[in-house]
Amino acid sequence: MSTQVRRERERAERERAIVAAARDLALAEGWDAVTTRRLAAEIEYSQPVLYSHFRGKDAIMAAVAVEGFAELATALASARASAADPRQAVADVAAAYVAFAEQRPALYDAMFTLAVDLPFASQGVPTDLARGFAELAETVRPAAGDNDLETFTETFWSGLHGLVTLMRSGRLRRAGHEQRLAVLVRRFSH
Amino acid sequence: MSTQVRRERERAERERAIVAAARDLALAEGWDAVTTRRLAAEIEYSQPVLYSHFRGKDAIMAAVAVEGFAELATALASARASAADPRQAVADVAAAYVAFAEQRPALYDAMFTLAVDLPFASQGVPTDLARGFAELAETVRPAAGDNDLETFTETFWSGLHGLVTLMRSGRLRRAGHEQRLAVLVRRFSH
DNA sequence: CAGCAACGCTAGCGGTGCTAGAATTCCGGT
DNA sequence: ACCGGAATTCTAGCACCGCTAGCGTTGCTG
Repeated sequence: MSTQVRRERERAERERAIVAAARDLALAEGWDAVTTRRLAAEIEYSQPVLYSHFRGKDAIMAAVAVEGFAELATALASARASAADPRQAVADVAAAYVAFAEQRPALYDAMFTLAVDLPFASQGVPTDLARGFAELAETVRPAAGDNDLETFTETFWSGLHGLVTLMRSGRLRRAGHEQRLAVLVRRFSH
Repeated sequence: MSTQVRRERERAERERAIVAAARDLALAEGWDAVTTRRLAAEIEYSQPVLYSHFRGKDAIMAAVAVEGFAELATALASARASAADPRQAVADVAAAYVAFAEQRPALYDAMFTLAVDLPFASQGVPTDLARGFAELAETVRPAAGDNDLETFTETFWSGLHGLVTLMRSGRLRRAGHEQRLAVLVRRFSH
């Protein structure tokens, strides 16, 4: 009886180890370096074990992405909470968003570029993603005016996402980064 | 003497066939379906022939992307030229940009998501990309105000790019598409 | 017409994600 | 204490990927 409990605990721990290994490997060497063989070696089990936890490699990446959503939401909340005033909050939250994406590129990729088939309509995933979205929404609320807040927030979010992705793919001059962010923030501050 | 000319012409034609096959296959079934084996079969040559034209699969995708830059620039120029007034031009060009990305998702991916190592600093590629960028810049010029035009344009572009990519990865409600575009356009119109 | 150079092909390398089926381990009841 | 059976893990392999070495053929050139 208690043995079964222990085995489930060990199993859960191994699952966490898989996600952690995938995350660490992706952050260190990019997602191309994350292969099922390396992952298996990392957790010191054979390949097929991965498939008793996840449907496939995509599902592992999705699990990493879910962790990322939680972290992003926390980072945004922290930035908003410590802002001097609502006006400054937009700039601070925007900076926090961009910093998150720049410091954890692999994580950001898993969340928004790869792993398209996340269970968005299901539970768990939307929770943390919605948390981050809600932070953005509260931040830009004073500037929304007549606009529908959700629509307004999505547009602001798109601006941030565009800056981040175009920047990292080398389509934007690295120099103008601060200025572009300032332009975006200013456009969504009143 | 003229035989050599003919062979070079045939060779150039084959190269065009490779790019065309890659493009068609990507548009029809996505880039995952574009393998060197299928490409070789499509042009009725063996695999190694591809490597006498391109350094590798990435280079083929880059060639497709270059075609895309030219098309996008043309689409934007056309939209701007036929706009009733400068105010309307922003909306029309934005709509044209989004329409381009939606109607040729694989092409857009090659241009902005995949194929990171395009020769940006070289000739040829920047020409058409810069043409598209210049169209965007001229479109938003009246609204730039004190802002540096290049920075302002890049920020607007990021907004469009963010809308397109978040939309297609399912992170945005498909319903609010028009409204979000309207919000962005309005923010970059004065 | 002979010789040679350029060309395109066959075959194969090391890698990928994933899986069937054998082998092992470990638990529970007698 | 031990043995039968179920659960779990591993070995081995499939089909495919991008890419390349080296052979065979073709076709131009002197």
